[in-house]
Amino acid sequence: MTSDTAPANAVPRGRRGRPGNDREHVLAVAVALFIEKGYDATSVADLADRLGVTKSALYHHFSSKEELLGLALDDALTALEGVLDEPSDDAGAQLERVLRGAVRVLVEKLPEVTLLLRVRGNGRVEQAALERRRAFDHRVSEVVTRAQDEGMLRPDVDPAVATRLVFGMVNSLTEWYRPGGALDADALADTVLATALEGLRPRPIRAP
Amino acid sequence: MTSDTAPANAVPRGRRGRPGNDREHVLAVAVALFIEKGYDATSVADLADRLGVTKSALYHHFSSKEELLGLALDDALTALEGVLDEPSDDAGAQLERVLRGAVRVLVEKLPEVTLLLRVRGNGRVEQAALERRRAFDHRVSEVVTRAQDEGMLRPDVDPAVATRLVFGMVNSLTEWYRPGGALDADALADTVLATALEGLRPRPIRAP
DNA sequence: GTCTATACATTGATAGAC
DNA sequence: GTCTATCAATGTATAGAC
Repeated sequence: MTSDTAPANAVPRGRRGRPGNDREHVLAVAVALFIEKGYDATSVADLADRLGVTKSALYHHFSSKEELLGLALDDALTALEGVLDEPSDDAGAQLERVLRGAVRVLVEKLPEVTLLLRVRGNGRVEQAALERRRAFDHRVSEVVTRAQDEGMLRPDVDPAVATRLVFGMVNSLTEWYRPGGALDADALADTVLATALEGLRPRPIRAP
Repeated sequence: MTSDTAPANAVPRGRRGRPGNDREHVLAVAVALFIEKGYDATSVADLADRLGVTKSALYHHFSSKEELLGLALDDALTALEGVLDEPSDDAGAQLERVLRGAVRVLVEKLPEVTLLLRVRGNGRVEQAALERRRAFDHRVSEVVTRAQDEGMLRPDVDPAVATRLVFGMVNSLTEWYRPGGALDADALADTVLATALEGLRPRPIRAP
């Protein structure tokens, strides 16, 4: 337990009515609503209400409610996959890079990643996203395993379990972290890395 | 990222038709379905189908779909609150007890806790559960703060953030842990405690 | 305790005027 | 690009017979 249901879902008002921008704005409001109430509990009427238009107006911009979800999930997945695309020789350093990258993406694409983490697999769009996420997870797990082989991780913890625990910690950021607070993205990554790698117990003081 | 969408939702078949037991069985199947598809995406017809009865038969046992959710959430919350009910003088030891207790409850009431962690606050039942959960979170945070005051936690990490990170890790167990695997509840708690308190980096070898 | 039948609201989505 | 009007399908829940 422990986390928040933060209401901070303000959509950064892009000037309205300008050509080409309405689509983005509708999508941003949709994603915010999906997070607030859940995708299934959000009706197209809810979305229309919040936007101050009718349902029909929305279907001029998008062909289905599921399309809105799909665009958001694709955004999150593409950003996450990018984190893995610069391999390194040193697996220990790469693990750190992947962890920092995941935190950075989570902060930059907070709404989209939040949505991704809640997908259960209903419908084709969600199923495709789940598969893509599983592939990502698998690649991350390989990085962790290599880091352990190089002696950067305690040998007494199963690398698959370690992966899940650490990314469980990282992913849980979506439940409470909100940009603009005391912690910026870098400080957040520092804290997460320190907690995951060094632990919360005070280290014994090194004799100089 | 990283976790699974495990299908392992088998309901431990209680003998059917015995008086007083049907209610439990219906509830167990309902909770399993709610986890599988999400509460909102699960219709009463879905539940009736899986049970092999009609919708009307279900309304003989329960007055609403929301009541089923409420019973499960209450179960999870009561078990979690029990973890905090034996205070100790030593805050460090109490923190360990709370963490182990949370893992134990999570394993024992895996479906109910999973459901609780996904509640967004739609409807009165969900709102009440969210409030109760916030109270629990607050009490946990106090335990962590006291442990830090007693020197059991690194002084350079904000206790509120530490609480969220550690419980983020614990709560993420609902996304992949399934009983009956290689890890039993105790071994799981050991691994979680070790990771959270000592970290994943190998400790420098102590000179004897 | 389970059934058939049905009430009644809401859902996602479309047609066609302005 | 937005509207009114409308659709078929599905949602929760109830009535009343067996």
